[in-house]
Amino acid sequence: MANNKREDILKAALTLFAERKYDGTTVPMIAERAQVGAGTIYRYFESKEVLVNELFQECVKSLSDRLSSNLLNPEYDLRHQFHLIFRRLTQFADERIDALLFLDSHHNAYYLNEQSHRVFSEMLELFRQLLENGKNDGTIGALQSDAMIAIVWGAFVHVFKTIRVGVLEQSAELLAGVEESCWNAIKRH
Amino acid sequence: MANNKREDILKAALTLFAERKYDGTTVPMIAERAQVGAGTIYRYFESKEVLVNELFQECVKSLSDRLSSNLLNPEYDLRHQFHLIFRRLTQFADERIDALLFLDSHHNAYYLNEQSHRVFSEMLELFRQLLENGKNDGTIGALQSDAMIAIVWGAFVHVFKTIRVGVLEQSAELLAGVEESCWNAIKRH
Amino acid sequence: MANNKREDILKAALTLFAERKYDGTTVPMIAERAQVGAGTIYRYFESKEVLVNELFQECVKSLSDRLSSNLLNPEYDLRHQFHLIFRRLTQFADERIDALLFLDSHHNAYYLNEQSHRVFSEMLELFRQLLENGKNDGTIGALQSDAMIAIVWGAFVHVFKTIRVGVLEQSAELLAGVEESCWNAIKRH
Amino acid sequence: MANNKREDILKAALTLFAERKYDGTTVPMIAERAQVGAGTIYRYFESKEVLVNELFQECVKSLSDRLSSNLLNPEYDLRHQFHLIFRRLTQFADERIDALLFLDSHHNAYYLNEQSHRVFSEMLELFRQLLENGKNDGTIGALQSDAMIAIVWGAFVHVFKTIRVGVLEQSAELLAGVEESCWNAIKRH
DNA sequence: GATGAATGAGGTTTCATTCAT
DNA sequence: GATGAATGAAACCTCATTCAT
Repeated sequence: MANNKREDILKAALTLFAERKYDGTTVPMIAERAQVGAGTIYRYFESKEVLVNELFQECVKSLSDRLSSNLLNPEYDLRHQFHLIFRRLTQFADERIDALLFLDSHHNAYYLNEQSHRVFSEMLELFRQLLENGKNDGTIGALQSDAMIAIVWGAFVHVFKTIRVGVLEQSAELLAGVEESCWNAIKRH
Repeated sequence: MANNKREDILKAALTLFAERKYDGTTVPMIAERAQVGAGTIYRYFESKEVLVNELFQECVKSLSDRLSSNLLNPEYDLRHQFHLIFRRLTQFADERIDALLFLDSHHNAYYLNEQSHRVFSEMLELFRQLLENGKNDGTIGALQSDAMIAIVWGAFVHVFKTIRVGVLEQSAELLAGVEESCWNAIKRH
Repeated sequence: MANNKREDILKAALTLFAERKYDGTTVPMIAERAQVGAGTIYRYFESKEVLVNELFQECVKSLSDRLSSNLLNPEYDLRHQFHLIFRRLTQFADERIDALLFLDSHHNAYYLNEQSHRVFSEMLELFRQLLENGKNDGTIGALQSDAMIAIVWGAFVHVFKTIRVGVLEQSAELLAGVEESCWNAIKRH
Repeated sequence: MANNKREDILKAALTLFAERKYDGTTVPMIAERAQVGAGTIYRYFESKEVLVNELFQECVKSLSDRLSSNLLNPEYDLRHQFHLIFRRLTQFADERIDALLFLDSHHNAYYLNEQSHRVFSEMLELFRQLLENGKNDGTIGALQSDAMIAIVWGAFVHVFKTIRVGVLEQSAELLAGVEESCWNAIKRH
């Protein structure tokens, strides 16, 4: 736990960015929620913009690490691999919903630097690899992988946004249904 | 030409909100893009918050009007009705991509008032009705309609976000594939 | 009735200046109360500052005219002359309370020009003359006339301010008592 | 030296409010005179309106504290008590002329809240008590106490306004004369 | 290292004034 | 003549950032 304050700040910022976006979050808001002085934030991050980028990259890494462990074990068939990846995504959404929502807001985010955009695309490589394999063995449909990724990611995140506002209620059954839907969206028919 | 300035302001605001979100957009930015004085904005809208809500509701209405004309013609089968609705969504995305992205940002938007949230849910009734009909005649799967709506909307919008940043290239073929995917996500298997 | 609009504007401005002072009154407020367009005000007055000065001088003239008619008739004794002047002041306060309050706010009013200050002092000459006469014939005390004027004017206006906020209720008896008090303040004992 | 900046701001605001009234005084003006950044004012006062009310109440307290110490010592006769109160008012006017003028501007001041109006009336209780005592022992005339207070306060403040613009010159003799005049205005004849 | 008071640039909003109709 | 839409300077206020403690 190298540095406690730094973690507190990142955690506070993440919650706020997920709820109010970058520009709707002020540095004093972050400081208050992190229970540190406003000046302290600047001992750990050069600026608000540096903070948001480090946080973004940390979130990408967090998701990436979860997804990439033992993922593409060739012993499993594609559907099962999809199930595993979906379960990991779900766990991530459960444990780090703010991180998921924050990651999803990256499109067109003028405050993210090139590195942030790059690590995000790199993370998607995992999905792409899975899909490519599936196309090779005839399990996955013919649509471009990037479109499929957009479909599954967009659907998945939007389901969790809808849960968050209370319109959907989370349950194992719901998530199983969503997984099946997403699989149907990409599998070869 | 009714009220030119008001339209100019709304159009400028829409572009900026879609690109930079509410808090990342300043009133002078809107004024400059609309080619009006900053003060002029306040002749048409009481405040920035009133502006964003009127704009949001106008965008909902715009999409709503497109979707609801002749939609549920019972002569057509469900797949065809889905095709028609998807085509209208696509046209809307083509002609008013900013409106689509702005509409999508409404979750947890603290600056939207109750009416804005309500008109948005009302618009979704259309989708819900279609899905209910499909469940009755056995065409659509068993997943809750709200989840299906989240899946299709989330997928659709995310595809257009991906097109926007240049990762996907829009084509009739792509959109046909996305439509098929979305249909597969919700149809009964 | 030379110019109706001009009068409407002056009347509206007077009420507002009396209630909210110069800087608390906006030109649109004046326009609304006068039932004219904001631009119309500028056909009659070069600027808000010119307006306030013309209005001030008009109010001074209005009070001046009332006070100076037949005032210092040497047939009357000083007490009676004081009574007459007091009655005229009272009538002015009754009919033009806003004008009285506006006139009273002139001290330190940075927006009044030299002419405005001058016509006000000239109006006070009347009082001064009365007091000088009284000192000569032994009716009035020895205090400097300017101090006596300040005492009587300050007392008189403050009584009407107190009536206005509802702490005192106006009545013939009250005013007779105030007149007597003021006379006692300046007469020779 | 407790809180220097807060005092500096209040002092600067008082001078400006006395000279230019509430709406004629801008926050940057206060900041410049107080030699602080404009933003600093908002660390001490929520808004300009809160500032003016805190300042007003502080001025009332300041005058109240001076007046109420040992005031109604029953050993002294009424005239002497009046003398003492008048001397304290004079000292207040000498040392805190801005506070006196600012206090006097409270009538109809839409920016003052109920508490501000209340503490001001409470301060006047002192005067009222003195006058009631005088009426009981036959020293003071029959006019309503509120009217007498208006007369003396109005006269007193207007004399100091007149001194301030240079028309009267302050001297012990002048003030003795004004005191005598004010006493004559209220005493039983 | 940590703080939060202080700042001023820049945010939202108002308003005296202009000018096309 | 009269209007009120339009403007931009300047109002009130916020906030990213600095720095003395």
